[in-house]
Amino acid sequence: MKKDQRPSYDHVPMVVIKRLPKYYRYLGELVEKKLERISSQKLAQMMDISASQLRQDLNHFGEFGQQGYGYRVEDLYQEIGKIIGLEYQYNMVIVGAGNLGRALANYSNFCLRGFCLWALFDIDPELVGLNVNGIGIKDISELHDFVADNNISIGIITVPKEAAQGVADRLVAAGVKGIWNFAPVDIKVPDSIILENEHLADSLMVLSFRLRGKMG
Amino acid sequence: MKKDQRPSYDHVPMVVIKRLPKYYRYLGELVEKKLERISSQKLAQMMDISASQLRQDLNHFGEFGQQGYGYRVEDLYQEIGKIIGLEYQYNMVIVGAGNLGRALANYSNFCLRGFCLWALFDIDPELVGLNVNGIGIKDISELHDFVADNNISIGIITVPKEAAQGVADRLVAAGVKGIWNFAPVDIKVPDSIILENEHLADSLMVLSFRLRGKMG
DNA sequence: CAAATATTGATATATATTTATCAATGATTA
DNA sequence: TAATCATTGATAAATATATATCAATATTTG
Repeated sequence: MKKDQRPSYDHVPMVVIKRLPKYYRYLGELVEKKLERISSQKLAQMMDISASQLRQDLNHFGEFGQQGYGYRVEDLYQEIGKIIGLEYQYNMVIVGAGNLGRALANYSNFCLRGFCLWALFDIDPELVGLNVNGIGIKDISELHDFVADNNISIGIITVPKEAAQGVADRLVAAGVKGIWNFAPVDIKVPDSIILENEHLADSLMVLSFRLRGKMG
Repeated sequence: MKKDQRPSYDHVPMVVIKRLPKYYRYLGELVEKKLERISSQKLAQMMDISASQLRQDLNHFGEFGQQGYGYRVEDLYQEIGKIIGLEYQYNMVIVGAGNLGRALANYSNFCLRGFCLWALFDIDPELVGLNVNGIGIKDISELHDFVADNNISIGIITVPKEAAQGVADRLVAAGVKGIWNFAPVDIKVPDSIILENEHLADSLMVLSFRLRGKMG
């Protein structure tokens, strides 16, 4: 008998994937409001997208609605959570215990959602040994063993851009499966490693572009 | 005689706009390396996109290249900077002096690039009066007058999601032109206000989705 | 300085994404 | 329970985006 296997959802376009968290967010609010069901029409209106897009997006992953009735809010919320992969626990480390690294470490909500931070790393001896939100800052030399020994699957990079590629290489060598990069540079990783960039300065530039016409 | 007017670049698709910072970043590196010229072919290869896309993107804004020669690196860098709007000074405030707000305040590089932070605001009396990176934390009650009196064009929201919409309303009422929102919620603003969202949790979920197949 | 080469910007083609439509069908109503 | 209504999921059409091609032309070479 074939082992129960998770669907792979290959061929689902990335634009669709990027909308999943938004669906999850809105459904979460509806769950809190104890709403039992909702139509694609109404949900789409709330989210300021088209009902067609909403239904088509969901249909990439299965048939979750009932004709003439709509979607059961709680069920759909759970299903999307599973699709996103939120039933897993992801163990994480942050490399770079500067302001941003420490800010992320303090954002303890992540851990509640299955994204669990176990350590920060830094090269600065002044920082090593300190504690952020109950999480220790270790010397970068300990990175490899810590990642390997503690089943760390995500490495978060919050170092200056000059150091980012080196850190990425070390994280990959140590065995992380994914990298969340906040350094303002495009790092290179093997195809098998999942890379998500958070280029804050880029967003600010997009804001700048869009503001141009409105400036004094 | 018609006043020299900045082009509006309406009808340029948002996907193209979002790539501009990346072009700017790579060209900046080439400028530092004192490279004089580059072809779309080579630059595209460096950036891991197609040469066709690069040329087509640039042609939305003008003709910057020379046939048989390529693009002058320094010129193109400057031009893209202007297109993005980096010759303006944007005055900014942060509302929410928690970890993330303070981390952003500490990231003083922004100010060098024309994005100048003038104050943080918070509701917590414990924080009001403190100083972050030389920038004072003020009481939220002072927000309106400060924004209005100091030609603040960008408001950065780093408060919990429950407070985000209220803060956005106050920023808009006080006269900001754009909002950079880090709260994990979709806030509503008038059409005339430019809104950029930085939904960090959403990115982490996309990472989660893409990691699914690779987990234990 | 003429010929060969490189490279753009424009256009055409292909692909991807979004939106509109509607038959099928379960829910609701009388 | 039969008739009506609401809403999905699928398909088709429209739109947007990316890629390939190539004539035009500036640069480089011999």
